[in-house]
Amino acid sequence: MTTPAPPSGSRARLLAAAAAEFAARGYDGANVDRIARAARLNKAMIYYHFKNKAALYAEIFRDMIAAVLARARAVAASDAAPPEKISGFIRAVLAEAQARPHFAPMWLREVGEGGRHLDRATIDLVRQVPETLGAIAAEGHAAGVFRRCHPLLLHFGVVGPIVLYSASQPIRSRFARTGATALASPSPEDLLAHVEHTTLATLTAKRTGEHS
Amino acid sequence: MTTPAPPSGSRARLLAAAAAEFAARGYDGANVDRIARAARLNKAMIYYHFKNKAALYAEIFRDMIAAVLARARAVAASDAAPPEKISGFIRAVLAEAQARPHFAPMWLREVGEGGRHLDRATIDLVRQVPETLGAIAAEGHAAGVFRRCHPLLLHFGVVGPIVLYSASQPIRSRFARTGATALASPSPEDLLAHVEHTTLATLTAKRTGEHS
DNA sequence: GTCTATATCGGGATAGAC
DNA sequence: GTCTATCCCGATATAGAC
Repeated sequence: MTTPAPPSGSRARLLAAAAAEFAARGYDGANVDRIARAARLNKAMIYYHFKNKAALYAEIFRDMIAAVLARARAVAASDAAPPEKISGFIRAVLAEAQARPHFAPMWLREVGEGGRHLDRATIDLVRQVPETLGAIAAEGHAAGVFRRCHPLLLHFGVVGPIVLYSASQPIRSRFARTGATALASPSPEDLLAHVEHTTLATLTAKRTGEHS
Repeated sequence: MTTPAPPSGSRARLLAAAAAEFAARGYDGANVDRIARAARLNKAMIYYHFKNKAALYAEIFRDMIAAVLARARAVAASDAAPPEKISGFIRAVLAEAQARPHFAPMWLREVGEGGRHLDRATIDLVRQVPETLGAIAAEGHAAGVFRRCHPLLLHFGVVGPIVLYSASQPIRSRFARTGATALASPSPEDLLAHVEHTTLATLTAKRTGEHS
């Protein structure tokens, strides 16, 4: 996006290493020296490719959100029926969470942090994700198959379980290690079925006192 | 819990200030100097009352989880019917999130961090929250009013939306400031109704091919 | 583009007076 | 119990050679 120069690969390696580091330790906990070493480079290369730690973080986060948004929009723009679009949206978020291990931890943390590290442009991208879901819901409502439902609540109901599931894997391993076999981890397919079920159940439920 | 000595109030002030600081900035981002100043004390007092930054954090987190767990268990132990207990569990989590502003941010971040700052005892407490919900669900299943449902998925479906809602308030304000009036924030009551609805809809849905 | 220093500073932790 | 002063390490960022 910035330098179209002959790629040495070092920039991409830094981005990958930084994504892992930011996901594991958060913005403040991340260490540029560790990032560089993980990318088989040294610290100075980070400042050759990026203005500073903040810019590196911002680029990773923006790309991450842009990727989900692109998938979500593709679903919304398709010619499927509203319920299939809802399902597609859910699958898009889950696919993104599975494809990028840093997705869930970084998203969670940034919410916890109040979006402090996000510039206005990135905030705009973030906002467009629930808006896209809202557009699908509105389409279904117009078609008479969905009841009205607040886009943000819908969004939290989809994204919440998916990111918690994805990011909680390390903690769930520790559950197991303390001998809690009662809480075996569900599979991604179980998660998908569960989120689809809860979301569509909410959207298709008849409102009390509503006719058709 | 440690010192039964005549309370000067400084310890409590430090805990309160630290909770706010950890919630806003995370473990690594938190600054002991700022915590002390916010408590109208100085840095040395932190090390008088607590072993170090990590111990201070651990105590806050443990108390926080213990509080939710206590509420959840009270609900589970009551003599209400399973659906009312589910509703009670949801209200317990939401009440806790509203009563302690640091609850949602710290929980979210700790999940994102893989529970790195949690000792074994605290992990055990964390585990018991979804287990309590699972016990309620199992009771409903035994009574024939709920279908089988994975406790962790149930838990993510309840806690996910609640903590995302609670913690996302700063980001939602920024949405509004960029002129996105389409995404007005839902009220806590809307959230409660939504989570109750999705959760109970999932639990009471008939499984395909199930009789009664 | 990639490296080896090195400048610089913020922040966790402690010593010791009162 | 509360304070001031200080130690000291680790981490971001930069300079400058190759």
